[in-house]
Amino acid sequence: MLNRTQIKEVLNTMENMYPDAECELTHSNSFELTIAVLLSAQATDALVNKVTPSLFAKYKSPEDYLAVPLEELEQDIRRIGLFRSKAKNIQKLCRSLIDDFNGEIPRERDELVKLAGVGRKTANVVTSVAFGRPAIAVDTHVERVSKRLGFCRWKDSVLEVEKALMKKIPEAEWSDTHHRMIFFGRYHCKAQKPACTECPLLHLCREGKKREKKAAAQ
DNA sequence: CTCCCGATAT
DNA sequence: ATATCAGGAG
Repeated sequence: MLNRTQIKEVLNTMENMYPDAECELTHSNSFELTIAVLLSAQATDALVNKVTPSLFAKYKSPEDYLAVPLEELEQDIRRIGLFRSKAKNIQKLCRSLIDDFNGEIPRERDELVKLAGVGRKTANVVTSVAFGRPAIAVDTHVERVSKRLGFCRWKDSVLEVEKALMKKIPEAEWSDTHHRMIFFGRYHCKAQKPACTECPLLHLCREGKKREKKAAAQ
């Protein structure tokens, strides 16, 4: 596990690598962001961003999503995958926005997770990106990077990973660090082919060292 | 735990 | 061919 000094170095290095890391899902308000994050489950941001321009042009309000048959919405998001459950969740989400939240995306995480298709991770993205409040959304990249570098234990659940990060990172840096970890995971510490040989954190990375030994043995 | 699921990279 | 992608619901 990383000690305090190593954690500071990791945060500094990631800041140097990705000083302007931010949400890459195209959106222009909290409603669009929530829909985009819901759609992004098990799909790449790049693919979601190909679909949302026409989607957001057609559907501008919760009422718009409820005005079409479910099958039509399914076809409009089909390319993203998991389209049947996502379409159903979007309509359920819009229904409860109108019925329970005055048509607005709620700001509290406890309220956000009541929305269909919105779990803790999506709620954290919305609170952080749309409402500018400190949060660490643990997605596949944040989980992988945290475990490879040693912010947490390998067997930790995503909730345990989030708690470990919140404990070890100053609250004022949660949102920036969270986005930098995503960029680091997405573009450098990739799932299939991580760039360990050119990684500035290799000397303190337990997974990187493991991979080095393995490569040397070949 | 399984299921949902198409697009893309390897 | 297989792994992975800003997960969540049942």
